Amino acid sequence: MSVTLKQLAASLGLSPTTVSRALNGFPEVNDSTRKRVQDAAERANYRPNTRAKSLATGRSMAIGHVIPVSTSHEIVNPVFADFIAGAGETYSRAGYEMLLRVVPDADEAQTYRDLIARGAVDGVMVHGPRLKDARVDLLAELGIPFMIHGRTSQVERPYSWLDINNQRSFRRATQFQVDFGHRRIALVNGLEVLDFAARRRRGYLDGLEAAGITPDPALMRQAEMTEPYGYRALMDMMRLSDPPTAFLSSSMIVAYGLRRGLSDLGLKLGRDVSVITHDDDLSYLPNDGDVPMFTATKSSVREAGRRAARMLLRLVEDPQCGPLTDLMEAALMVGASTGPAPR
Amino acid sequence: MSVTLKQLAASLGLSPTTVSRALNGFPEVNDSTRKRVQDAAERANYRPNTRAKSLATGRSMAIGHVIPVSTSHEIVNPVFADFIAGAGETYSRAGYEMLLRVVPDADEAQTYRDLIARGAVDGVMVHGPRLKDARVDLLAELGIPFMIHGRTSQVERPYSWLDINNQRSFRRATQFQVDFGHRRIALVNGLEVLDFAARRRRGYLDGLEAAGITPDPALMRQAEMTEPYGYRALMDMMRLSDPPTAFLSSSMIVAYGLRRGLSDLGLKLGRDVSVITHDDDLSYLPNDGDVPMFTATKSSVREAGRRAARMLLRLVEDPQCGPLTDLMEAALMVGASTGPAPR
DNA sequence: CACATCACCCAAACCGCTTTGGATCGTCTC
DNA sequence: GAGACGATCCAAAGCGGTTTGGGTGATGTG
Repeated sequence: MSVTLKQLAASLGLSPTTVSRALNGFPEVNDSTRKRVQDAAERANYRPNTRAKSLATGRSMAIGHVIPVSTSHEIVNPVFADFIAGAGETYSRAGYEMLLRVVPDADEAQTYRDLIARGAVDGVMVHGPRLKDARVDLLAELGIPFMIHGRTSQVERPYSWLDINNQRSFRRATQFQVDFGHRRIALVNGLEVLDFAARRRRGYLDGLEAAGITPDPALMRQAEMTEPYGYRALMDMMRLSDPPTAFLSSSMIVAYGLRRGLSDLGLKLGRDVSVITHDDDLSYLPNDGDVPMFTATKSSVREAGRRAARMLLRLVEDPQCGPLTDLMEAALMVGASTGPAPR
Repeated sequence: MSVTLKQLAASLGLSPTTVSRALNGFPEVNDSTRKRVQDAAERANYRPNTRAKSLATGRSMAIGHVIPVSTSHEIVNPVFADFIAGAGETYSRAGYEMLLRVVPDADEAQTYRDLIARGAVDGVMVHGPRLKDARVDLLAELGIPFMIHGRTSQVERPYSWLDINNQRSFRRATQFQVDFGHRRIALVNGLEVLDFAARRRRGYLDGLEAAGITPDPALMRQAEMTEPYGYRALMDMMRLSDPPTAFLSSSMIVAYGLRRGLSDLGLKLGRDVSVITHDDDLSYLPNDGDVPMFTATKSSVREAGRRAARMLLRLVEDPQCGPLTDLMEAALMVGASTGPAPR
């Protein structure tokens, strides 16, 4: 089917050695020969066989992403798609392949072992880290370069990561609400076993504390971030004897739910209730325009994917270049969903 | 780092040949020897090197997915994620690797060529087919097994595909609205260069025709399926002198936009305006419960991914098994968003 | 007891590429 | 004009598996 180096070499009356060197830019080959080889390769649409090449070089030129799916609740985090799109762009440009494995979460550790023992990848990206994530120790012991998208607070061993400053941005969002005179501020969070959600909670609590507000458990929720969850949270909390006047939401989709609840109650977003949401800048959930619908802590997860991939590739090419870290700040973008507390 | 077959063989005082056959279940090896080999392999966490194995066997045991991203509008279709999750499960279980390439859409054809010339994949999955999709001819000529998620109406050459019956389900949805007495029915569609959207439009027109209703261009829209698009479409159309009383929407996210518009206008979903949306059953956009929020043509894109992957693997294992096709019907699930036309 | 038959194991070739360690030949240096 | 040298090219040995084509010794057959 495809042309091989040997065939190409034979058709040129050259040895495979020379053809290989000609194509890989080695100096010890005559310029005119190189030209001849390149032209022939072009014409024959020759590409070195990936498997043969990586077997010979010992580098697989592939990065592994393991996506765990829990058998119970089959939720696939929507940010995966954009992060992966960003990372994928970077890999393609750098000549790396992206290898995806979708496995039941119970098999995750075994999957990393397998991937590495088979020599299928040169590095791996870790998604959705928990508060105390066992994957860091596992991968460190397996001795493969890896990057974490996010962090894992309760692990002391150093590791490479890229994260957004969740704590800071949620503290700022809280303060923003406080500055508007709000005292009853609710947090509608993601699952707090996940590190990002735990940090957001900390930021929220920091903000309250700085304002001298005692946190109220009735105003804090955590769950998987769906629209109905946002709706339910809002409806439940507004029914409290002392309902919140402001909300922090962990995702656009949850914020949609909040908005629906408000509208069902005949309340106006930004006037009766002030909402700030985190916005991952997913392309199909745009929150922009002259005045964005939602005031948001905004950070492109796609861009995060691009950056994390670049860092991982650096790590792969020079494992010594030490733990690499990047803390991205989320912008606080003012939209139409926030306003002063009613008095 | 990892153990090799040779090392394993040496440690057992056997030849690589025997170890290979023992592990691959060939008959000409003594049962006790096989046991011994299996135990040793287990203990050493031996896995055959993917690249070496596929070089020797000539099969890469990988499936390629190419995700084109247009440089202009960076939208990543949210159904990709769930489809890929479904397909990925199937691949993992079958011992196949999933290889993802995210490339600028201009490079797409070249990417397929590259993937195949390098022998990187045994088959490819094609996403987001257009009305007349050049990829079918390309892949057929390259001689690699492939499956299309969707169809491409204006291509006559036979090919393998899995699709949902978009035309039928949108005709049914239209009739459902008609049966409720609606005559002004709007279509808020995805981009109609994409085959699925074109078919939905046809189904919609079929439904209108069957009811003797003349289609009104003012009630048909197409665009990328975002929430603001749904909102805009609703607001614009309700401002018409003869506004629609019913809507068909191509995605849950668009339907969210419709709902928001209605609520801004003080209209009630299901009473003042009747909405049916397509629902891909994405895990983070649940539309279920005792009475789902939206009446919907429902079909799990995750399940579609699983099935399409199974079909593709069959095709890879036996390329002669002819074009495989699967037309899934979408269920019409009644929810709270539909009701009789106001009189 | 000679010979065919198994059961079991191994040496070596091969998959397609890279890379090491020469070989060859023209040119330079003194 | 001989030895050194640089410019080019090549044969062959891997990389880590699979697979072909034997070998060897024990068993069965007449």
